[in-house]
Amino acid sequence: MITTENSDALAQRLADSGLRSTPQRGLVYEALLKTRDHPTADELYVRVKSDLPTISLATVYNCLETLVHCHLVRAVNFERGPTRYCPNLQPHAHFHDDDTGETHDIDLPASLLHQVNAVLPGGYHSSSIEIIFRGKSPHRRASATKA
Amino acid sequence: MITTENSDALAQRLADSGLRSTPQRGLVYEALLKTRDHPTADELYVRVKSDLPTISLATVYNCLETLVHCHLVRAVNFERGPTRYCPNLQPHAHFHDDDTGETHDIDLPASLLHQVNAVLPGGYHSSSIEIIFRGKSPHRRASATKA
DNA sequence: CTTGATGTTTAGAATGATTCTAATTCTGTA
DNA sequence: TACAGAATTAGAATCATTCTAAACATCAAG
Ligand SMILES: [Mn+2]
Ligand SMILES: [Mn+2]
Ligand SMILES: [Zn+2]
Ligand SMILES: [Zn+2]
Repeated sequence: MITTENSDALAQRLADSGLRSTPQRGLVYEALLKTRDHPTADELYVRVKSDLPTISLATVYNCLETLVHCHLVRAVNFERGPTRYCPNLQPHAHFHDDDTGETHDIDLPASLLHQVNAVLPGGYHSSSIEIIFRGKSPHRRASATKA
Repeated sequence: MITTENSDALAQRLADSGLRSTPQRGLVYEALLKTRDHPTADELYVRVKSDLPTISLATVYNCLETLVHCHLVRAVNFERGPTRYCPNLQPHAHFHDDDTGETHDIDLPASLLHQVNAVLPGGYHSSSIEIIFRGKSPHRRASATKA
C-alpha cells in the first residue's frame, strides 16, 4: 500500500508547491501510510528512526507541516493531547475510544455533511467541518493468542 | 443574566459534589456568564482580577476545572490553541471565524445529533459528539461609529 | 567541474499553556 | 477557640511544539 503510486503523489504534490522530495519527507509519509493509527510526531519519530537513525524530531515536525500543507495528511487534535496525523483524505470523522485511547476513522457520507452544514444560520460559510466522537468502540479480536 | 438563579445553580452543583462555594468560583463563573465569548483561562484571569485583584491564575484554572467537573461549563479546544470555556449547556457546535478568531455557538437540533450518531458502524457507542466549523461568519454591525 | 543561492535538516534553546508543589489561608465543625 | 480538611496562592516543572543558527544538500549557472 505504499509504493510508486503514493510515492509519486508525494513527489508531485511537493513539486506543485515548489518543494523538494527528500528521504525524510518520503519516510515520514511512508510511515504514516503503513500504520494508519493516527500517530503523534513522537511516535512517527521512533518509527522513522529505525530506517533513518539520524533523523531529528524537528525534521519530523517539519515534514509533517509540509505534508499537511500539501494536503496529503490531516492534523487531528483531541482535547489537549499531542497532535495526531492521518493520511486518510476522504471526508471522515474521528472516534476516540475512551478505554484504549485509540482513534478510529468514521466515513462520512456527503449527505451527512450537507445536513450538518444546513444547521448554520444565514451568513455563515464553513470551509471545514470537523466531527469528533468519544466513547467505546467494538473490541477488535486479538488476531491470535500466542502459546 | 447573572444573579440568583445562576448563583444558586452554582452553589447547588458544588454542594452536590461536596465542594465549597467560594468567591473565586463564583466570580469565575459569573465572568463566564457575563460575556459569552468563549474566553481562555488567561482572559478570565484578567476579567476576574478587576473584582478580586488577589486571585491567581492557578486558581482560575482550578475553578474552571471544578466548573467543568460540575457540568456547569464546557471546555472547548480548537487545534492547538489555549482551551476556551463556554457556559452554554445546550447541545451546540462551535464556529470559528477564520478572520476574527471569534468562536460562535451554533445550536444543534436533537434530530441532527441523531443523524450524526447514525453514521457510526455497529458496535460503536458514543458518549459525546463534538462538531467544529471553520469559516466566515456574518459580520455583526459595529454598534455605533464614534465621532 | 566550481560556485553560489536556496532549500533542508539538525541539535538544542525558547515558548506557552497547563499542571504540580508546598506553603498559607479559610471554613465548618467539635 | 482549635483543628481538620478544603481551597488558594506563587512559583517551579512539564511537555508538545516552534524557533534559531549552523551544517548539509541540491540545483543552476558560469
Ligand atoms: Mn504532535
Ligand atoms: Mn486555557
Ligand atoms: Zn483519520
Ligand atoms: Zn459554546
